[in-house]
Amino acid sequence: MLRGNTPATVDEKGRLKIPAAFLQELKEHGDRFYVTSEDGIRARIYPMKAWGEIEEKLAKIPSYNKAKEKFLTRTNYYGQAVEMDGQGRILIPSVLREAAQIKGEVDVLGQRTYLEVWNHDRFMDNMNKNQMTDEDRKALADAGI
Amino acid sequence: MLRGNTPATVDEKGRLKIPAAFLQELKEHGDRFYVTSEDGIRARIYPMKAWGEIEEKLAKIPSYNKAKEKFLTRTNYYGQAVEMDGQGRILIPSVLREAAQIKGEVDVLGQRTYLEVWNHDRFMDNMNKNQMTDEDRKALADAGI
DNA sequence: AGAATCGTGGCACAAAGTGGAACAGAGTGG
DNA sequence: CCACTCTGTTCCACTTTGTGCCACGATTCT
Repeated sequence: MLRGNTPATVDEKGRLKIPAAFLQELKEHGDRFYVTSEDGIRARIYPMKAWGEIEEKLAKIPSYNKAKEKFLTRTNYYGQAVEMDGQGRILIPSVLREAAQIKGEVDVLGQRTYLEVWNHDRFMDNMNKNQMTDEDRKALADAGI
Repeated sequence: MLRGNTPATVDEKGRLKIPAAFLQELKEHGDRFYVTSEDGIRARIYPMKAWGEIEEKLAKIPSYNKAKEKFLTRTNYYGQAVEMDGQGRILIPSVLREAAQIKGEVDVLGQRTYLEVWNHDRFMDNMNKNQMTDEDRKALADAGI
């Protein structure tokens, strides 16, 4: 289970070093990944196997389904299969690098089965724009958290 | 059951020695922890098992729920899985160390199933700003306290 | 007072992260 | 078809951060 955050930097060549905290668990599923995004705002790094499961689920949805079509259009546009290099780095495809501003300071977040990569400033903006309200706190408390 | 407060210090490397008062009970749940925060003001140290229970509760809430999303964004951002070392110390992740000012003098409070860590000065400020009101006293009295 | 426990700090080693340089390959234009 | 450029890749070296270990000092209990 991937969780938590590790700040990292992406160099000029667009390479991202997979933080050690995630590395071991990721490598259990091989060193091939599918790097993509459904919105171009942040990047997602799926172990090939995890992406395969998504594809299977998609296969069960009728192909004329609009949501499916849009999802596939986007993930296809931003996506690329990549391999980790000997030093545990991954090259973020340039289309996605550009769209999601994956350069310089980034945050790498564990999301159960895949990693999410954000431009650090963009992530902070996003978080600050969505402040927790008392209402939110109440909702969580009601759920026993 | 964890309760009470123990002042402690965090060394330059960001390591917090778990006060002996809490150590024994914590170790019953293993030596893996999830250190995070939902606001970046204070840190929380959950035994991995206790955090797992929170994740289970979250799993029952629909994923489009705003409160859940905000909670997860924050706990993920500040969070990191850590292990206790042989001397009973825990490394506070640098993101959180920075945000919650976990360095130098801190207070470690037992909160039933997890520990809460505050920068000492911040804790005092916070307490002074939140004086007990008659209303509070009444609410407690109504609960039979 | 002596022994034991706990907390604190320092030091040295190990691991992780970062950046640069050189090389390879694909694509582009003459 | 060849040369040039650009992008990605491999490799190496340096810096930073984290970890393990040990010792000292304080406190408490006997």
